[in-house]
Amino acid sequence: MRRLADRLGIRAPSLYKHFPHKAALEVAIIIDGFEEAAAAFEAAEREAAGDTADLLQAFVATYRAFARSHPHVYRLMTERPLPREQLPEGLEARTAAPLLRATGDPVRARAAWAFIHGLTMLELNDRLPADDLTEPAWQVGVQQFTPLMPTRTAQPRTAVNARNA
Amino acid sequence: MRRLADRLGIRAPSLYKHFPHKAALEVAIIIDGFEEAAAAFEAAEREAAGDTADLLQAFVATYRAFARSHPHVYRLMTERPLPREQLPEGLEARTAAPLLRATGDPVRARAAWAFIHGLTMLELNDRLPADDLTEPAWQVGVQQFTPLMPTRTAQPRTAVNARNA
DNA sequence: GTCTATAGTGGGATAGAC
DNA sequence: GTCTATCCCACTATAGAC
Repeated sequence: MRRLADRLGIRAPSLYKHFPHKAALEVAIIIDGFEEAAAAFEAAEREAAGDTADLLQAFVATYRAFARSHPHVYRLMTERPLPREQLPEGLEARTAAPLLRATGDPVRARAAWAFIHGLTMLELNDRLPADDLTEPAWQVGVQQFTPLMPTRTAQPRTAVNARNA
Repeated sequence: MRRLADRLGIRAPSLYKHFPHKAALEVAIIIDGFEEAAAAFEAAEREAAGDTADLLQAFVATYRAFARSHPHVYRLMTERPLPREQLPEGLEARTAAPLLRATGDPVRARAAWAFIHGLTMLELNDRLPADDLTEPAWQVGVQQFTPLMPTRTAQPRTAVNARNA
């Protein structure tokens, strides 16, 4: 709170005129983070338009860029239980949707997210050995979770798929 | 330090007669953790003997069990840069070896580790939605990173492979 | 190797004046 | 909405007696 106040050019106690407590401020930051991430994922999706094979590749590049440019926000968003009841309706689903479309299936999407998040955190925490394996590992992961068939035809808009989306 | 001292039935300052500072104590815990994990991975490998297709399956089950039974140790081991210069020679490589054999390739091993670590952390942090997607996602990940060919024949002991192992 | 006492730091939060 | 002053808590670590 004190460091944030410094950055804003005010004193720490003044923050409590804007937010009742630290947790409320964190929720506001988390919501901002999700909105920025969702917009970035959607933009990446538009730019990779049609090129279904590279949808996941584009998503991963955008995800990594987001985490690296906002490491603390990324931690707030992923290292604790999500305060879902305090988030705008549909925001979590909106943020998740591009990966769902890039992988073509909710289960594959969760597995792909785990891979992306895992490598992202190992990088953010500077936990990986200083070798040349990590960039190739990113590529292998993208390849493993890229659907063999174009998403649109392989995953028709059945009622189940629509609900999971 | 106080909580640990409580558990040991002594006062916090007494810990400093055994360790010069907190970081040294943490290194000792990390070394213990790696040795226990390595032994568990090796045991799982022996029990899955011959059944190459299930090597990774067995590894993942053991990895998850380790993280769940020692969550704080697991965090110490993975959420910060490894103090490699203070670890016994070869301990990190020994712990990593079973996954290397189960995936058949160092790059695939790193990608698989990222997946396993990512899903493990999301579970430890209670960050995943309360749905039925996570167990299937574990299975999909195991399947994606299981080599199609038996490891021994697909990954002959070339000089390069031996060095990376 | 244990203890008590305490230093020193940093954190969240409140009271009350302006 | 800002400030100053302050409270209370948790933490690592040291000093020095026993």
